[in-house]
Amino acid sequence: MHEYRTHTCNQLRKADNGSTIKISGWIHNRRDHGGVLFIDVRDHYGITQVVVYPEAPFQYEIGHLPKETVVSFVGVVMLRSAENSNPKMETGEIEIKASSFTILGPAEPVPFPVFPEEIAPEDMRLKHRYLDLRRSKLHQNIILRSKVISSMRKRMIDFGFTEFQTPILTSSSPEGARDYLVPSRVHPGSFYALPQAPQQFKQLLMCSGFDRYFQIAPCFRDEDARADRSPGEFYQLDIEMSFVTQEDIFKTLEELLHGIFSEFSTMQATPPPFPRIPYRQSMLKYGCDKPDLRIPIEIRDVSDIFATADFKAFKETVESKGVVRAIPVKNIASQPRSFFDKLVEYAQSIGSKGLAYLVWSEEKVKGPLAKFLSDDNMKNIASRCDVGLGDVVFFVAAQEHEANKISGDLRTKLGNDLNIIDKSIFKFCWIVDFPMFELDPETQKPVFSHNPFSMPQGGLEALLSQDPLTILAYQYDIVCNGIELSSGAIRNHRPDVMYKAFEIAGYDKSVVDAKFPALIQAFRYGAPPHGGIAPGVDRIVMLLAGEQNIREVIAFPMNQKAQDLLMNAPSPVTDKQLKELSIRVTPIA
RNA sequence: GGACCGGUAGUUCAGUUGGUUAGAACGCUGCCCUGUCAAGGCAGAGGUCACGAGUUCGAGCCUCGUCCGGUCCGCCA
Repeated sequence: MHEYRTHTCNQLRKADNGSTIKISGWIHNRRDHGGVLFIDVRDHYGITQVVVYPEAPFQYEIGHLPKETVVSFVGVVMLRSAENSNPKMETGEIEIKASSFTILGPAEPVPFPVFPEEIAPEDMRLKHRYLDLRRSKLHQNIILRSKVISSMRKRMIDFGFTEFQTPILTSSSPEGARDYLVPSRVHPGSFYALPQAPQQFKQLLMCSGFDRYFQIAPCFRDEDARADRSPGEFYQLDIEMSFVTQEDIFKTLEELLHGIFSEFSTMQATPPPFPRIPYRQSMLKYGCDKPDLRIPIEIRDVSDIFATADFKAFKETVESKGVVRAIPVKNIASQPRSFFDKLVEYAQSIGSKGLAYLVWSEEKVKGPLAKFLSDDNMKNIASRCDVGLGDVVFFVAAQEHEANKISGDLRTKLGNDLNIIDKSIFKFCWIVDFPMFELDPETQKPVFSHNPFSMPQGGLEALLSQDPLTILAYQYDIVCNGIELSSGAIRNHRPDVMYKAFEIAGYDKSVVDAKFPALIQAFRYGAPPHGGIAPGVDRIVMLLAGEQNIREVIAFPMNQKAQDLLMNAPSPVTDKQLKELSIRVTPIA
């Protein structure tokens, strides 16, 4: 017989009745009936019930081992009677009558229970992550992650992509997030940087003619964490394709994402093609560039109506180049007064001066705004917002940027509070037509609004002839249920267009040459038109696992302060190490 | 860097207007129990109420400060 096991804990079935077997695993749970003693033994695969009768000389010992001790049992597979079967367990129709046991890995009492699964403090979970990872939910999340990545890889290869590895020790890029720096021993005073993304490498690979690149790529950014943003490091399914238009990339990603989400979830995912929403339209209708399309509310602009209406506060806002936005909500006219009061309070807490609203009730249109508006105004609003009896429209007046944010936050809050979000679907969309440039609020000069490497729509001609602020980029985001999975772009692969774009953003040729020497040189020797995208693996798994926090799908995540509580990183190093690196640590006053 | 919420037993939490000895469940220890599967029953151990100062006759509760944690804003080309 094998030293440790003949079967896993999720292998034995009715057909094995009578076999003498050996299983090993953790003591998951124990039920001591005085006479008969039940032990649930757990391994990676599942749970099997072991029964120990009073005749067994080791009954007392096994009944008093701490839970989570690793043991191995030899015994005979017995059928359970119908009333003693457990339909909730895959092995629930059998049990093992133990004839001997061995302690393989003694255990001390655990600091928090592996079973039943309770929510332990997160710092303790992270400190004892090996225990936390035994919990079924987390264990399954990590398995799901592995399967999702494996499926991504298979699908990409089936699509004709080639997988690459790009350097982890690379150079600091002056744009974007803060870099993690690694000192060089051989070159005192010089530093490597960990890649924020393999952006330039994948573009260089296109210049090398590889045509279709992908990588399950680790990315490093020294920025603060969020619930959906792990600090320090994360993984992207990094993709780049040559001789493609934006639509070609969309088509590939739609097939990939719809395939993955359909494979790993029973929830319905948007079938291709995903809706394409221009950036400006998204900012208006949803107040943000990562809309949760499950919320059945669309914001409308009503600035023109209030420009002529007799409500001073809104009229003045419009006259000072602000906007008035309407948030129509169906069937909430009967909500109690407190509902509206709380919403007004919330609006003020996120920076709105107030929150006016109109209620289409039985007799007439009511609400704080009603007395200032003519019947015509009301009619126009109702038709613009597509509301009628029983509906309510909220109004936000502010400068455009602020109005977008406030109305978008209100839309999300209304969606959550009114419980009108369909939690059983994945709603995908593309946000397209991001502006190439925007005005720097301080200098009032154009700066790159998102990605300086994106190709401007209209190419060089647009850069030469259009107002920079009207130029759109072949730049896009893929969004699912209000979570941004990735940005992407058709890249600017023409040196002349690149220099011109940077010139508009206030950088001369030498700056481009100095900042991006490899790329700009590569583009000089024949670069194919190319573009790509890089959906976040962690976020995709988070959505598929139904988790609210990205740490629940990462085996060894850092905490919000970018500390690894398990390995105790970051931590000071020895003077010898510092000396080798020509580094002296000095507090900065 | 900023805002908000939180910190009470190993764990999850309750703790009334500031008032006697700070409670429950799970876990742990002991005992009872031969069919449970979140087993059940009885008993027991287990507390610097995050820390410090203040108000008060009296503070888990009120005030201020500090620390720790989470969420959000900034940040994330």
